[in-house]
Amino acid sequence: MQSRTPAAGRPGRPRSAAADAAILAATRAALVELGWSKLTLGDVATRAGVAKTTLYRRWSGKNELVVDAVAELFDELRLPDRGSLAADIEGVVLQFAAILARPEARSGLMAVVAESTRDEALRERIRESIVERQKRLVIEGRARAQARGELPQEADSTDAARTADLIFDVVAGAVVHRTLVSAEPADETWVRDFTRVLLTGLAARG
Amino acid sequence: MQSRTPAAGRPGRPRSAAADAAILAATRAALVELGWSKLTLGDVATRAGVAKTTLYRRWSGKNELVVDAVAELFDELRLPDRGSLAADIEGVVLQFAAILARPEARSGLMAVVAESTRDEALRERIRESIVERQKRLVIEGRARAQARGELPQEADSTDAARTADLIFDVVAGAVVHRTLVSAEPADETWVRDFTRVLLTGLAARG
DNA sequence: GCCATTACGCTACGGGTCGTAGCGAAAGCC
DNA sequence: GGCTTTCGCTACGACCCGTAGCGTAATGGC
Repeated sequence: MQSRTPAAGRPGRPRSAAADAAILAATRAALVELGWSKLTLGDVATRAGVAKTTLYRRWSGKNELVVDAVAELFDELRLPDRGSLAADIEGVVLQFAAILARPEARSGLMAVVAESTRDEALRERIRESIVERQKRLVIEGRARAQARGELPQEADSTDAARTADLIFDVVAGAVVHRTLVSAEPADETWVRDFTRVLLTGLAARG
Repeated sequence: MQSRTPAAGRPGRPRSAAADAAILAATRAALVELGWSKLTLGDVATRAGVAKTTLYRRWSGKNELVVDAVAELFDELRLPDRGSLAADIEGVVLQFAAILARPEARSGLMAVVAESTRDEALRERIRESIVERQKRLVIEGRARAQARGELPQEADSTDAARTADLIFDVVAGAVVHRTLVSAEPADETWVRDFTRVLLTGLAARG
């Protein structure tokens, strides 16, 4: 999670784990109050009750710090077992929407994605800490649906991986766009419409 | 397009239209070279060959300037008439992906969206200049498909508007997520898979 | 218990950007 | 020509950055 795992059996005074938690919490609080652009590391350090130099010893900059602070928010996602693929998708999408409704996620997530377009290492960090970490939901949901007979088995494993990536882009992208760009809530009504389109397509409507 | 239309029949020296174009072009060039966070208004002014004060007279800050600079990029989108809904969608999605592949769009767009989560006026500016402006593509494409009999008529006009919003969120969101977060190209293969899911749904596969 | 080693809090610093103010000159409209 | 507004330029205080240096605190090894 940290910028560099301080290793185990090193001599000297160990890094305070409490400081880590305080810094990440202070970062989220600052994101809520100030947003990305007005967030300063000096302010975060003051909020966390640590010195600015302590913060710089653990994270190389604002980007890396915010990625870690935001990544923690998505770990609470759970794939519910509601008996059908449609209901399972609706459940997890609603959870995702609830996280994106929180201001610390809204302002932080998009900002680091924007920065990552010019920083390969940062993008990889985002992929590992957030995206790849949550792709488990798609894999597990599809396996469960295939066991139920709701989805066909993928013959080729390459095809299967490609489909999983596609679904993840569609689901995450649609919810993010709805929430952040259109600025409308991804509520039950919207999620039901979205799930129907995803499962049965546009032509099957009416 | 500008921060404030300088009105028509005002006395005094009129604002230079050439300066506007030079500033917006310089902004895009700076986005390519520096990205969002390292872009400074002083640097943009120097690139454009104007004084920093001139820039501040027209735009209230970095956010508004970049919105205008990026919005121009999306005006080149055209809805092709390829004879079928699937082919039309593939065509416009590929155009959209091509724009998002350009670095000035990548770093600029996501950054202003991130800032807009804490700035209501900025979000409205984005909606007007970019989102609502391009939603014409969805409206026109659906009307054409309904005329062809590929999509059912919407009984309720409220339903129709809701569906248009949904489609826009799904299409734009998926392409953005694929391009910027997953960092994979939205090429012909991906667009074909995506269009099939959008039109016929997941269950119809295999 | 002593020592080497690392983390910590604090202060201070040069460098850069911000956004604004003030000035004289230029460019339009009456 | 006279009025009005824009333009380029310079200068300014304020803020934040990222780092260096120092004395102190907390470990593990001996």
